[in-house]
Amino acid sequence: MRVLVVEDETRVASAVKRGLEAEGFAVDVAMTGTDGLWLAQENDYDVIVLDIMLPGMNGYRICSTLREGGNWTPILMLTAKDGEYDEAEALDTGADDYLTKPFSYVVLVARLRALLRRAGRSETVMYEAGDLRLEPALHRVWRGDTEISLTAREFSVLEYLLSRAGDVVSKRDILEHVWDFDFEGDPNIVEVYVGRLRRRVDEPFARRAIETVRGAGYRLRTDGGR
Amino acid sequence: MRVLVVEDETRVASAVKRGLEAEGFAVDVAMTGTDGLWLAQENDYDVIVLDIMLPGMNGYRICSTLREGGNWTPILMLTAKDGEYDEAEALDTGADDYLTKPFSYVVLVARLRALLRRAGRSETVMYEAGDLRLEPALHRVWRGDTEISLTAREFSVLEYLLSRAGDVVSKRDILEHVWDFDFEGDPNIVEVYVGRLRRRVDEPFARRAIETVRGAGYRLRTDGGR
DNA sequence: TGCGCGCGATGCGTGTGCTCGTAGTGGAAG
DNA sequence: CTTCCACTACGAGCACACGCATCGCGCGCA
Repeated sequence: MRVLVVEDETRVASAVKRGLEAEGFAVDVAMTGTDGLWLAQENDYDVIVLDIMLPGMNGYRICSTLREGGNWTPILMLTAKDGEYDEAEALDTGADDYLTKPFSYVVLVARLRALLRRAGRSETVMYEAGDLRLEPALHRVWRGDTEISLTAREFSVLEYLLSRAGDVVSKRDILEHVWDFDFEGDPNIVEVYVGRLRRRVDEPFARRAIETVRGAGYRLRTDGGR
Repeated sequence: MRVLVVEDETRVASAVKRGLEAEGFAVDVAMTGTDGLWLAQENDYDVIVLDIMLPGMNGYRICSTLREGGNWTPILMLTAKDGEYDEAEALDTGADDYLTKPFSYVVLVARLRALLRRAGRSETVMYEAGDLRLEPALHRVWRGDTEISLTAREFSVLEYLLSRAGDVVSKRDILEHVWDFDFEGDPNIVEVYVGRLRRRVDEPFARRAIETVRGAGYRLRTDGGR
């Protein structure tokens, strides 16, 4: 699955690239509008993530240029909500979906999946670790046969941990992927949410799927904590 | 089922394309009148959606050209209600039905289904989830054996939820599919209508088919809420 | 045929419960 | 003993649900 990311903010671009690659996407990044257009025309991507504010050539022009050339690759446009540019205009120029900044990585992935699904290019995804099961599209989680209800944020954290099951995931990673890219609050919030998750998915079932790796982060056991 | 959409407003075109593809139609889009006529003549579509105001060649001329050439593919014409062009003229030139802009996606689909049904090219579609049943063509809804009467808007929302039964559907999705493409009111209206639907299809039967997924959207249970 | 009245559909404003994030303290590991 | 993590309590903000005003349409009557 090939993805082109056209984004000049290095921080966002690299976080997205790392994350998508970890999920098995092949990611190209363009830091300028002209580069982005060039890459999009020269290669056959499955989906394009396109920032609007770009040096060289803005996202609208890239988008409409591609469409005029008969290129109908699904495009997800990133819009700032400062009013200067808006979503309607994004769709007008031929984008398939939009996302307002700031956004978090997991939301981006969810939207990409939806786009790919609509384009008929992807199969339904499901995460599994032992008897712990999570379906992103359905927004549902099970331990064995019993369903667990989680809040949106709890769900996102668990989804990310599951997407990297077996790995040690640093708190910084979690923060960068689950929270908005411009979140600047207390990193302690990650610990709070891991705690809440344990209380919901581990304790009632006498398991310990989420392990603490002191000084490094957390690891979700691939056997679900048996 | 093949559909040709001739429409120059990218926003409308891509929204229609996405939606129809999600329902299993094969959709071609033409952005100019000349392209549209060309595609319509070269391919055998099951139905054609045709905007009137088009760059290159307007919808009337495309329509009458096709009819003169012996092409009787059902045509649904899109008219703006500014009075410059009108519906009578659309039908005169050989269109089978018309729709005034702005329109919402579900209305478009309903009309297309009606056209296909009249042309004898489509099987009756029916949505089912547990004992909840909806027939788009008849515009009727049942819970078990008792019929439920809904307003147009309520029906549209339920139809869309049923078309994606089991999935979490975001409020934004519902808004974009059920309301006019240019609706810019309070998104809160979605919550209002979900509430009304519950009062009509859930509460009287002590069911809960429509679940709230806080922070994500709504989900229609595939078992109808048993 | 034209005007007026009533009802139903639609969408907006407002209240409330829940979620989220912060701060602070207690505890365990190294 | 120090550092890092777990847990709790609480306040602010938001997502959601509910009642109400408005708009438009259809029916009835003149």
